[in-house]
Amino acid sequence: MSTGSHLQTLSEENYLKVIYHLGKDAKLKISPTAISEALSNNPASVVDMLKKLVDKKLIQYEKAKGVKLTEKGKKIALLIVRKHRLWEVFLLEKLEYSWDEVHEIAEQLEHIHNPQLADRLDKFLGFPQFDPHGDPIPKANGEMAEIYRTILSEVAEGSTCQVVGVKDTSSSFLQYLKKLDIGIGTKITLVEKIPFDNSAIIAIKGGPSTTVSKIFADSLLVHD
Amino acid sequence: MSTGSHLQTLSEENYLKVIYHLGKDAKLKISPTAISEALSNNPASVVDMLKKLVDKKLIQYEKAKGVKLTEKGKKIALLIVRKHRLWEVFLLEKLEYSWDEVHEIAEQLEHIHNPQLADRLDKFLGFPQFDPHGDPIPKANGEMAEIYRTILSEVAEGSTCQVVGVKDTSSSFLQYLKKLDIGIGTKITLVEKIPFDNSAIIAIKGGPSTTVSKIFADSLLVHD
DNA sequence: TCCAAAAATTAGACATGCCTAATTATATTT
DNA sequence: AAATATAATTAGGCATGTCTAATTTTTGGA
Repeated sequence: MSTGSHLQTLSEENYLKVIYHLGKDAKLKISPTAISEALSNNPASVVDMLKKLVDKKLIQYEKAKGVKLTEKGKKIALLIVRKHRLWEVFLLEKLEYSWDEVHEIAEQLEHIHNPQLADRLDKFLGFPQFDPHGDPIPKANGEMAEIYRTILSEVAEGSTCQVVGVKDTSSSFLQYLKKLDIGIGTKITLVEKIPFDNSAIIAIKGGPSTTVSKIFADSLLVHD
Repeated sequence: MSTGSHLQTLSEENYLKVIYHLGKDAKLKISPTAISEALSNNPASVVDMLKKLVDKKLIQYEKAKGVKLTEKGKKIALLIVRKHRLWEVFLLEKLEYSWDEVHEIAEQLEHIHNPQLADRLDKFLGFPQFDPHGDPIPKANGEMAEIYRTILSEVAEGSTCQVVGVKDTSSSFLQYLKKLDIGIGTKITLVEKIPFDNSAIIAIKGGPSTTVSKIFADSLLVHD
């Protein structure tokens, strides 16, 4: 996933990243206003920057169609996302940061420039497929694992899944997870769903069963 | 080694770092010109920034005495140096970068802000005392290991030392080291010095003896 | 279709951190 | 001590990326 040059400023990179994220979520037209909301800045600032990105051939912009990344822009955006998610894995697994702390630091680390960095980090971490939030990590060639993930409450009775992330990063939830000895990669079998309150009986790592609430089962991201 | 706030800009941090390095090398007066040479910028720019750093109470500046870091400024500078050297160890040991590649990337990584980052990285790396260039890594409290290091050619006959870094980062030297299976931490015994050409007979990791040139022995940093 | 609200854009400013050129202060030589 | 060279500073500008306020364009409802 080489981008050729590494001449983007921090600000440009953040715009590309935001445009990428807005673009994948939906087929919606990406407008200056949408970007300004995502970046918590002023639409006027966005318009200035869009001009610059058009000049650099990183985006296309027509009022009717909205903003769209060019191939070049997409490559750069994907590399930033790749670095962000790899660093999150590093921070969680190697430096023992918690789920809710990694994002902010990865926001900084994603802008470190070096041609080999992402690939070496990827190898060092054992080529992880998902980051601690359950989001797929783009591969070196720009491909991305399919997002199989769902929430625990939607898993079928009797099936076993693997934890890929959390939807809730409150410390109370994270502490509860710690207490239950649930982390990234933990295997969970959904033994039974209780219709009354939608709570679920689960077996963690094939161990004894525990009952968890619907709120809990809605907050845990898993895939099979 | 907390600095309280983390409000320094990248540029300010680079100034503090340069002032720190200029200050430790010698008792020389640190002048705007000296700083501008270290930063490859214009003395006029330096004067602007010095005013700002004085306002922020990070340095003291009197024409007669030159520039001096305040306690606050020193703390920040030491933390940057600590992060720089820890990241260098990480890049070399974990990501398998070579001695000559780590500096440039560490120049970027040293500016990542997070209260726990340096300490967690330090722990993860096993509390290394020296970076790949043999420079001591400041501890969390700001203390620094004494620089015991010297060059291999100055080690006494019969004594054993440990490699802490290199003075020469040319790829020919680094490849030679690789061939000899010498890396950070490798134990070397200086068996004999040959007066004729100052070459040295050494035993690597207690293994069989090898002869190396004076140039080689001058380029390898060790401590006992 | 026309009007009002929302969105986009332009104009003009500002902070940061850099520059060059001109000026002033400090050192060094003679 | 005066002259000269060097260092430090000031003045004025520029690029980046942001802002507010004013204006124009677009869109959707009556």
